[in-house]
Amino acid sequence: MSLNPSINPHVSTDCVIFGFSQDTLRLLLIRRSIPNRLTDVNDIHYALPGDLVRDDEDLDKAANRVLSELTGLKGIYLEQFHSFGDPLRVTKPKDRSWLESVRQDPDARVITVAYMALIDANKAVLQPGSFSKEAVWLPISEVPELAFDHNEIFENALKALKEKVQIQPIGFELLPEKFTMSQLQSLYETILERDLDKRNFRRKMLNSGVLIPLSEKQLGVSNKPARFYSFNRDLFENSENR
Amino acid sequence: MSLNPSINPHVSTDCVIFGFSQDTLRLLLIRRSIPNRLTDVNDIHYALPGDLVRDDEDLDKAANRVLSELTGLKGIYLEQFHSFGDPLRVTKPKDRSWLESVRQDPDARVITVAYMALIDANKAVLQPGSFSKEAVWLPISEVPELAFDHNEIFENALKALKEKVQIQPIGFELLPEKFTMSQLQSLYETILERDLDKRNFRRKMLNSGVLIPLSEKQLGVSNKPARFYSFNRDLFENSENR
DNA sequence: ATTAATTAGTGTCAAAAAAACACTTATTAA
DNA sequence: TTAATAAGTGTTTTTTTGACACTAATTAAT
Repeated sequence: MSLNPSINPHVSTDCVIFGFSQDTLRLLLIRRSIPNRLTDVNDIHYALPGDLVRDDEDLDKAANRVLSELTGLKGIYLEQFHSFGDPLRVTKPKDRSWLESVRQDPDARVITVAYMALIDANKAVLQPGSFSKEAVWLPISEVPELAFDHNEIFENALKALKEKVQIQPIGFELLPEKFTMSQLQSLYETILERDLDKRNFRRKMLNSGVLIPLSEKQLGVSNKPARFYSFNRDLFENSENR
Repeated sequence: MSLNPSINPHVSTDCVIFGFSQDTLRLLLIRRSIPNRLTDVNDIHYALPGDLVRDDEDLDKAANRVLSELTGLKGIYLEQFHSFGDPLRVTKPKDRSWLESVRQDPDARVITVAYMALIDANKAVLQPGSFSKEAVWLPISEVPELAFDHNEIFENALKALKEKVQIQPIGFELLPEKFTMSQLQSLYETILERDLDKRNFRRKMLNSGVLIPLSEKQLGVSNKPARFYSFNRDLFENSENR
């Protein structure tokens, strides 16, 4: 069946990788340009980063591999959120050329285990990637038609993120080590798609104890410089399993 | 690889089926007795109900099939909660004889998509099942060592149930059509593993609007008869996607 | 040097939600 | 008639949430 015995042609993992930059929530996508025999013009395909799971790999490990190969980052927030297994999910004619260029067994039915990753978009150094393949950050409002069922997967991830952010302090994963309260609020407003009251937001965050106020402040801004905060990771990791 | 082309030997689904009877949260397990060549006594194995996914089946459909084949019930609460793919999850020696009796390709690495189901334990008519195989309800406090990584899957499901029940009104799925407030409270107390205040519980449930008070009351109890309620399913299904 | 522009930072009151708490009522069994 | 049992009911306190407007610190422009 598979030419490479160390790969399971039936199970893949796809990563919905969120980033936040220029006050915009963004999605990391793979762009491929694929020759189209009919039009003689390259087709542009977008897809979620993903790969087949190797035989010796845990699912989490496969997702981490996809992630670190693409971003050069390790140990970042990554969480499985749903598996997708519609028998027809990889059979759209549009995806045919992509599959042929990417899979040894393009006819295999493959179910995918989807992960959501949150990273500091500025920290990720996108790997040059192989021929005619590159990674791009797109604002979530401008996500184009994606390969396979990846639009559905993305929508699900966004929904999961919205719910999650209201329960657990995971917003920090999208920000740099040091951030201002306004950056944090702006991030939450973007994710939740609604305005939040500044004073109430600050109070809630401060009371939750997950913020460590730093003495450092913004420099070179033409207004009152904001205080930086960092995230109390220890506290969170302990209280997680309460 | 597979002798049966309509089965995907790499993907299975397992169902963590919860029921509630005699004031106890229970788990529906498959019990098999398997001849042991060494001891000449049958070994008893317990496992979560599950099966390989068929090639023409959606994951949800596969889980529903497992569920309805076992309980005779359709349209019951079923939700995917996690997939498990440790490469070694099906390689424990103890599971060998089970696998051999159950799988055409016992050596295949298989990842499993786990579902949580909530059913009225009294409504399920457990199917007689095939030779040396039967389904049993066990209190969750008495769940024995299970096949493969099924203990881990069960623990995860229990945790997910606990979280879910605090957010969405799903407790009803475990009760008969008509139930008393005390039954409902007792169910919640069992799941959450803590006592709840009777008055506060009633108020919250009533205010949430998901309960329809019936005029019918308990008969033949030697104390003040309790009112029956039913669950306002319509309301819930609409507010679900808000 | 003064002023304008900009964003940071701060406290109080009202409303809603959650938590604590004990007695009366309806039924059957003795 | 009494005892036993589980059902049913309100009020007060505490905590959490939501609404709301001004002062402070900095740079840029004049």
